[in-house]
Amino acid sequence: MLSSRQILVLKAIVEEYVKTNEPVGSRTLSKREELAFSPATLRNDMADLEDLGFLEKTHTSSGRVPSVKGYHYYVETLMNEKNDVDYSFPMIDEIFKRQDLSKEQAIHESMSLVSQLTNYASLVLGNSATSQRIKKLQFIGLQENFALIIMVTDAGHVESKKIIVPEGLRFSEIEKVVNILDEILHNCLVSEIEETMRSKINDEEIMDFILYREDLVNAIVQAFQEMATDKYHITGQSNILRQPEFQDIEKVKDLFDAIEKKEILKVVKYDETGISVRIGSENEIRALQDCTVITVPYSTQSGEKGAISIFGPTRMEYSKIIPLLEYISKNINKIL
Amino acid sequence: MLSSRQILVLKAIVEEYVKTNEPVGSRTLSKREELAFSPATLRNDMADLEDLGFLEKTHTSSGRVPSVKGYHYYVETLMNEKNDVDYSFPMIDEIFKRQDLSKEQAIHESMSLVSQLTNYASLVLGNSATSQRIKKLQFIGLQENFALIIMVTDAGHVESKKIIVPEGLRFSEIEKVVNILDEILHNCLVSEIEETMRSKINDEEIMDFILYREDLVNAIVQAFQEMATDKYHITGQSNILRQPEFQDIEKVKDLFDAIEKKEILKVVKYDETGISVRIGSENEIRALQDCTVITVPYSTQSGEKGAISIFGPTRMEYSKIIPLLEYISKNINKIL
DNA sequence: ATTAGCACTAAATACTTGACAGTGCTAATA
DNA sequence: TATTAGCACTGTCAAGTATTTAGTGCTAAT
Repeated sequence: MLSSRQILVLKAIVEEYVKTNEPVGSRTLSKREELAFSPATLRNDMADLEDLGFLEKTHTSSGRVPSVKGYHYYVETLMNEKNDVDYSFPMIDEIFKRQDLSKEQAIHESMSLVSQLTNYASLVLGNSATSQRIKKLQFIGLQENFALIIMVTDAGHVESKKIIVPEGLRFSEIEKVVNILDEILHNCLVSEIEETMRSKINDEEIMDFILYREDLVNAIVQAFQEMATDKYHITGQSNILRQPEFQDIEKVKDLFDAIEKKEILKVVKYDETGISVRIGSENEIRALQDCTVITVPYSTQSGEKGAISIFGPTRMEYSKIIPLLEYISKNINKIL
Repeated sequence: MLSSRQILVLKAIVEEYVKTNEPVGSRTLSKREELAFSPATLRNDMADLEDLGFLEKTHTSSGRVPSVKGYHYYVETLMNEKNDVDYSFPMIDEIFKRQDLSKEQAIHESMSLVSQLTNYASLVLGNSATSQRIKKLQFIGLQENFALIIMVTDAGHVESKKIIVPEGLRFSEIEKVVNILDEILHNCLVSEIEETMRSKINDEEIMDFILYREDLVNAIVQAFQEMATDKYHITGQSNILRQPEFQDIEKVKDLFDAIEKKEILKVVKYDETGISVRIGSENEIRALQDCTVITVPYSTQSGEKGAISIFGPTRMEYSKIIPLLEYISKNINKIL
């Protein structure tokens, strides 16, 4: 459907535009080796590509800029992953080799590196405990009326909940409840806590007590829920201000607002099939209408699942960032 | 030293400038009730105030703007705390009354509210465990070679450290070390852990073991250190972009960089004597040269100490924000 | 002590102009 | 038939020039 020269033109325009952030004109193109035709010829191809929806103009007499469709075509079929990112792989290896970093820290560090190298913002989503199992539930009395419940999963995730012990209730009583819960919930999937509690509690006496102390049990359940919510971390927020497309305070404000209000999490939903590239208007939230979000899922040997994402302008160095993310994801899958 | 009219002039200029963000001219001033003099008269006072360092000009023929000295004089002796913030006190009360919020969450929520009301960024510093005492140290074995050490303080702060158990070492051995440490460190101030360890470990056998397993002990000590580092939280970062003085991307980038790199913590050092107002060049870091940072310390009944801060342009609504912060701090001191 | 009046100033705004980098189209060419 | 040269046309940008505006300081009058 596209002539081989048209393909070359599209590829060249994406690459040129990504590099310079200037609409690409026919004269510029004809200077490239692989496009040694006259500007007039290339203009014809460009007009065709525009008709087909791969290119856009910023105004009547400007050069061309890739459209969303154009970028997608580039990412999916034209792009040859540049080997000029190879040099950064050892830096990533280095991070994953460090013994003083926890897994989370290592992922975080490597994404921070990517953010520095590319000036895009990065997000690490993960550490969700839903697929982990309860290992231990423990009660610790502190002062007078003040105690702590600690929960530990098999993957080493720790969550704690401070509670104020209601008047007229002794520590030992609460401890008893916690111990019972500990027994009932041992090895239970975090995501299945509520069901398990409902089905396993047959003993009437306990049931009575738990119902009686509903507030207490609720506090514990709340802590479980916190455990199950996705933890995430953003790096390089300020790097993105280096991008020429983020010189407009309004845009920046919208983006940072979305980050602060956690709206940003809506667009990093991922399935496990692999990399997802969402360009411009494909992103649900308004603040990201001019952004591309690339998300790559990962899973660790211990069974934790998560994703790493990059946020940048649609004019993104796809051929650089995609291999980088995939390399990191692969590295995560390997550790521990 | 200042005539009573000069004082009125200074006060009016600060208030007018804070409101409009425009240099204030003599004509504008003379429209105010309390300054029913001719512009020429006021010009003389303004010139005097400039000579004394309370005012500045942006260019030869512009109106006047308060200097750092001028703002300070205003904050310390001129300002009458407006009662137009009273209306927001009940909103704060409301937050502190909510049962579903932990203390940290309540502080956070209330500062978030302040940030929304004022469009400045806010920071909550606190929860530092240095002044807390070790309540419990516990070892939990997870899988094969993978274990967890949990530390709890008397104030209910929990810190955990995952460790990989070195080849050839049994869980029980590590557990023994942790139990010994638990005994030694019980009730020990977090800030004094290292000394205590040094002085209390006389038993040669234990000492040998600890030296032998230096890496393990180091891991634990590292976790203690993490415990002692100040925890902080920033809200309303993006609100600050509404301020006209933050329309310059370079400035924004510098500020957000400082936040991301945690440099910002340098300027919220506080003593316990009370409110601190640092204006413009008084702030150590470059990114805050045009900002005012107001910090108010707090302490809770359970003995935790921290501070709440507000970041905004030097042109800040001092008379609004200061009572707000003091009110919140007072509220924190009351709870639990 | 206060004020009116006036010459002066820097900044902001609007307008004009010319250069520039591109386009699409038509006619000539290999 | 595919390519190219040539040309009229278009939107953007930067520089230069007036014009307006909101303020000042100073002097002389009240």
